Amino acid sequence: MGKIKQNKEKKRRVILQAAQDIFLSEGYVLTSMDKIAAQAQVTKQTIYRYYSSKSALFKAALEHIGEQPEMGFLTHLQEPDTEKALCQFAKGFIQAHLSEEHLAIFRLLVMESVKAPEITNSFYTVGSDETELKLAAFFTERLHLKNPEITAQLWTAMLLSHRTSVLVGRKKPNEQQLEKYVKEATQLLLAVRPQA
Amino acid sequence: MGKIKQNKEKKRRVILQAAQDIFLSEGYVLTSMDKIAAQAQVTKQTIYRYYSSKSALFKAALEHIGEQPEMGFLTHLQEPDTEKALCQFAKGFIQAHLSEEHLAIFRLLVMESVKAPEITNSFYTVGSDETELKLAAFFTERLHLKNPEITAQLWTAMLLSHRTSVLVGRKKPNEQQLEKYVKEATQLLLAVRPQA
DNA sequence: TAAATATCATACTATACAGTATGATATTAT
DNA sequence: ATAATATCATACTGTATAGTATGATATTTA
Repeated sequence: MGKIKQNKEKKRRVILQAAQDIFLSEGYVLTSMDKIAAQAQVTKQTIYRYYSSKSALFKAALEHIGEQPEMGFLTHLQEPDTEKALCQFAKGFIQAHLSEEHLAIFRLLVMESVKAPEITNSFYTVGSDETELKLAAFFTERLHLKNPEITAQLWTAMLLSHRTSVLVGRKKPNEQQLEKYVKEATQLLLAVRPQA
Repeated sequence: MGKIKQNKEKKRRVILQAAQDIFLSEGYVLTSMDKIAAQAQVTKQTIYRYYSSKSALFKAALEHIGEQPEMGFLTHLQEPDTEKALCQFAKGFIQAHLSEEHLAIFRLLVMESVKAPEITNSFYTVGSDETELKLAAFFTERLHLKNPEITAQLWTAMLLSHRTSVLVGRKKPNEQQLEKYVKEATQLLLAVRPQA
């Protein structure tokens, strides 16, 4: 009795994963149900047994994507040496946001947010807000800033510079460029702390 | 003799403008030649007399868009009071990048850069690079920074924070929020200058 | 005015795709 | 085993759209 449900669930996941893959690489409009069916190795009718329409499947896929945020860079904030912590965090943060997976997600969000801002906005908020919250706490603790929230926003904005460029077709920075950028950003941030 | 050419040119511009309008608001895929024809108040055949295909028209429209960069904010760098100059520049820069027109262009670039990065990249580079160049000069002159180019990059990145949020469906900041953000960003930047 | 050309209105072709229908074949439940 | 259900393969319907064709009507040129 549990088995049938398990299999059903499995098939649902297969379909969802296929949908996610193709939606991410092609965007909503260019993705056809036939493509998803082929990718999932399933018939179109099977898809429609689980999801009533293309847009329903899209919503489910978006939610599925939103459930796997990659935020390993947050652990770097544990590092006792503040400057080192910031540098490592920055590097991890940038690299995460330059991964093909993240870029695909972000592109999809941008593309679809015009037509359906309530979907796209809601889920992306999660990871982003949590990061800024943790950062604000870090700034309060380590740097004793008066406006930790805005500073967190400024800091993450700096670290998203390369993602923005890559989004419009530019090349990713190499290791050396990244290193230099991170160093400079960290110095700029640390210069603002009150005199010790 | 000049008249016919003038009229032809006029019609070409009408078509191009219509194409620009619709491509910007709908994106490439969702824009149909029929829509463009209707918007230009012209027959489809007339469009095809000037442009051989949808993608040719799209390229022309993109180039047309690229020719009208809005960079009035650069004039604020003339202001003698450095802090004031930075604040005014920042505000102008942010507002320009939050205008519906700019947002539409940027969205289109993000959407199409996957399939045609050489087009999207090349033209957007223009405005962006010029701004950072002027900023770097300003930083050298007024703040005597050692790495003015990277700092310019950091600074513009900070000022693009809201555009990024808006791109994924969040609301635009109000006047007050913007003011506060600009003030904080300016302070962060000025803190880094060498001791006078 | 007469010839040439640009544009119009309308309809057509070919293709792609969302969603449905049908009948056959597996798989599961009782 | 048998009934019920999930899936398959294939084909179909209806719609949207890029691009073409045709013949009529303006407009321009000479």
